[in-house]
Amino acid sequence: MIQNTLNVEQSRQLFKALADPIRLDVIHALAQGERCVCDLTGDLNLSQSKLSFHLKVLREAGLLTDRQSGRWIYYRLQPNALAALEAWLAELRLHCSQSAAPCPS
Amino acid sequence: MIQNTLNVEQSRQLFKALADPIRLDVIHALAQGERCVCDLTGDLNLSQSKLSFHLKVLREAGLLTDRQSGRWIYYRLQPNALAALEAWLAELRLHCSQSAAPCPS
DNA sequence: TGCTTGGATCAACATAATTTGATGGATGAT
DNA sequence: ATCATCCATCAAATTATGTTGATCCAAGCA
Repeated sequence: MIQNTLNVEQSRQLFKALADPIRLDVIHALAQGERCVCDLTGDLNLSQSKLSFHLKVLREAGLLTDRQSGRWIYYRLQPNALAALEAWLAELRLHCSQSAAPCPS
Repeated sequence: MIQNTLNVEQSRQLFKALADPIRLDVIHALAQGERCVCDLTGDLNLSQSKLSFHLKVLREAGLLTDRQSGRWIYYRLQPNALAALEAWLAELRLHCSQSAAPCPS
């Protein structure tokens, strides 16, 4: 997530990534700051492969970044991705309250 | 969407509703203002039942409201829902940059 | 080198979401 | 009262996602 404006496919991937209860748990955990995978499995009580699957979805959407240090891998939220989604949503509000013309037009 | 703060399930439903390309097309169309269903089918080139299904998902998530006038039903975006999601995302950014303690803790 | 541990990945299975075509209810015109 | 139009809903078929347990790889320790 270099730039700050999303194309349709990017925003769809972000929304899809956020549309799962386990992934929202992960997001909430990471909202407190960076965490190691081994800690997340414990905190969220998830099997290793299950957590790994969901981390991958979030990472590939651009919501998380990871860094390796020794044997451990640390994940953190990518604030840019969140800000980009916020901006995307904000744009929708600008003109949406316009009423439609009566229909047999 | 009366209040402006979302619980986990509400935000998940909103994200799920936004995680589909057809529904994003609908959202984009409605970002210009209110529209009748009969116009949307034409604009988006969708079958009637398909559009109806997706409108229902968006409506039940709280993203759209509808009003009836004669035989026609008009849909519009619900700016409150968008604003609530923006707020939800903004909160996540506050503390997420905290680094983790090295792991063999 | 051999062993252990953290984590990714794979294939098989289970579950959930979407598409399609048909049907039905409500509104208004003839 | 009959008919046509707008739209919602339903059941069946298809497609997409998530889960599970096994396996693999890389990093460090003995």
